[in-house]
Amino acid sequence: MNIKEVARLAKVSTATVSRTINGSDKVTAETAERVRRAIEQLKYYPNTNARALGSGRSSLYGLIISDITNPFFPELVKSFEDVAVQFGQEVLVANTNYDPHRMEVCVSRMLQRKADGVAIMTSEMEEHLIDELSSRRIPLVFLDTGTPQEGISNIAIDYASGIDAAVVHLTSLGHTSIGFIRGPMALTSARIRYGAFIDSMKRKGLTIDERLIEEGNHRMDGGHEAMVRLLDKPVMPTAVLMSNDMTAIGALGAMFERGLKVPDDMSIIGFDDIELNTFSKPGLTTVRVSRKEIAKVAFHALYDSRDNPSAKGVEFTVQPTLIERNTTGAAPNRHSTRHPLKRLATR
Amino acid sequence: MNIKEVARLAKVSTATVSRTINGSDKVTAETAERVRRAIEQLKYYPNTNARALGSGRSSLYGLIISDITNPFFPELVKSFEDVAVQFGQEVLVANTNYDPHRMEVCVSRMLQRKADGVAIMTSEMEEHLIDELSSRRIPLVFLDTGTPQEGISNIAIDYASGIDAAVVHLTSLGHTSIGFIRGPMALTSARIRYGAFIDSMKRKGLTIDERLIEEGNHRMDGGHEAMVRLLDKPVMPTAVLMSNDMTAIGALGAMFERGLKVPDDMSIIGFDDIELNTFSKPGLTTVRVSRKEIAKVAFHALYDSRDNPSAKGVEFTVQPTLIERNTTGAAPNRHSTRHPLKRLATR
DNA sequence: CTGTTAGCGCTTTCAA
DNA sequence: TTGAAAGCGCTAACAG
Repeated sequence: MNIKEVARLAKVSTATVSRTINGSDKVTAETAERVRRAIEQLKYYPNTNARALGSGRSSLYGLIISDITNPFFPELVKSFEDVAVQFGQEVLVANTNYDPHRMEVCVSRMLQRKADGVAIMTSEMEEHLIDELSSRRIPLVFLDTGTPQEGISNIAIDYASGIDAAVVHLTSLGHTSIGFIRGPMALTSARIRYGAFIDSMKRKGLTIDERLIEEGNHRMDGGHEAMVRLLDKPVMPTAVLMSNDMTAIGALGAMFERGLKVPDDMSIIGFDDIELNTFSKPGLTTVRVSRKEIAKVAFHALYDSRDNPSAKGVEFTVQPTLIERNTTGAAPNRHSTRHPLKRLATR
Repeated sequence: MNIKEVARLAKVSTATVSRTINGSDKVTAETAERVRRAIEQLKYYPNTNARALGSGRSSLYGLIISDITNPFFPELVKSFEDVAVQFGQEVLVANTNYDPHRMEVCVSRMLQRKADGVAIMTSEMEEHLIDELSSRRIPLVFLDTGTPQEGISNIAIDYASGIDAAVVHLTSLGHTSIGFIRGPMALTSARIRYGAFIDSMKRKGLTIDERLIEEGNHRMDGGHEAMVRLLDKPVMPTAVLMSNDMTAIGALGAMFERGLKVPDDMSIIGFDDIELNTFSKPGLTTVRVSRKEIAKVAFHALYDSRDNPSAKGVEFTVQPTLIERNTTGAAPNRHSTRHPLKRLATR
């Protein structure tokens, strides 16, 4: 069941069948129709491997991520797949598992499959591996790391404006004592978020109380523990910003355990807006970094430069947006006690 | 940079290079070594598309799932990828988004890419699409649906034994008043779990109180609401089994809101053991359905029959295991009040 | 053990 | 607008 059979049935040459499949305009409407009927009738599916060989194009786009079980990624992968399929392209997903060695494997997989472009959405990356790809003129796009170069684009997330929106939201609700649970400082994205928080607070003329700053690990357990440490202190913020949603969810759990009400006793804002939030209660107010948008931009960065792999890369920017749900509210009216919530916090 | 260049540099024929790459044993150690050095030196990566064309094997395995953002799937996908890569094979992940039309697209993608086998892990499936694949002698494996046929294997999950382990665990802790929050009855897996619960309870001689049975939607919000309904009733079980983990997490949230302690006031058991549980507090006691095992079994079901696509399919069974964490404990000693926890529940 | 060579199924010049 | 034919890079049968 190959192109020859179709050609025979439609009484044309294989070239014409090929042209019809590829939507060439130099095929008469009638001829094309005859070919299409033959294809239909034979339930013919063009062999993509042969197409790739013949055309030098695999119609395959690589998507390298750290770990699909990290809630940030599933929606990204799905959206990337959606756009790709829409454009008749296939996706090769590869997990590095945060392991540089696996990254090497991933790159080699892309090379063997002759990916037409690769989106690298991990935080880690190794120069020499990137070279391996870009020296073969494979378009590349990164998330939030590096600067555009020949054939290499970058998607920058405007963390600063996202964090700023969160701080503005809180101040407009009357909060002035705002804490922050940051991510591991070894992580670039966590560092940037933390820096953006400090900047934003300063710009608003708000005091940064170091006691209100804790560090988590971007996972639930870290958020839980960080919040426990925070609640054990003699001071208590009226609101806390979190470096990501998982941290926020962990922190919320710790607060519930202490009998604290959100947002009555304290407001919480997350970051990322992971899928989980859609169905969780209380709905987490958070700063959404649209994975759908990232995926779209990434795919197009690659797909659009497929005819021109050596074009110079572009720097795209994705703007986060504040999503107001139910974990933020007016600042509680705390009075001069040193342990304003001790009664609540220990029962 | 192709096989010819390598052959030239190594001073052998392309056939020998090919043999070396494919680990044929009819190549002298020295020759092979020379070839390997040439490959190394040229940074040569064999073109998989050409290999596929020449050999009639794509080394590509399809994995069709409902929705990667459903927490059941990420680990399955990752594990499947892990095994596949280990065996030098590539994976094509496709989401149906629970949409029959998309399923058609998925199948067609597999056909075009000439997948060497397809694992179909969605609950829905359509006969004619399956035929499309199996009539082309592509090995298939299903999760928990259908019976083995020629070229079609099935992985059955022993829900009954899983649920039974949960019930036994509870009774051994002294629980006799056990509730159940089931999933939507339209979902086969939810129906089976519910049925297994009823059976298990009967077998233990325990009373099934219909008031203690609620229905969720296998998501957090459904679990939350179901638990709220349950808590609003005049009777209260000492333990509740859940049709899946997301339901349990939602239910836990509802309990916290009411000021109920887990497991002191009530024990909770989930089902699935999603990744999230690893870092959540309190750790959810649950029945683990190992995605890693499913993935491994699925891949091998396909890979092992690649030389024999018309072999008759096999029925594999995956045994769930009880994972004891912190949401189950001794049954509380409730006395004769009709609203045993009213004091707690309304404060 | 190694080389020669004919495909694999499609795309793409080049001619007609 | 269509067809003939030469690859694309590799595998595998066959010969030696």
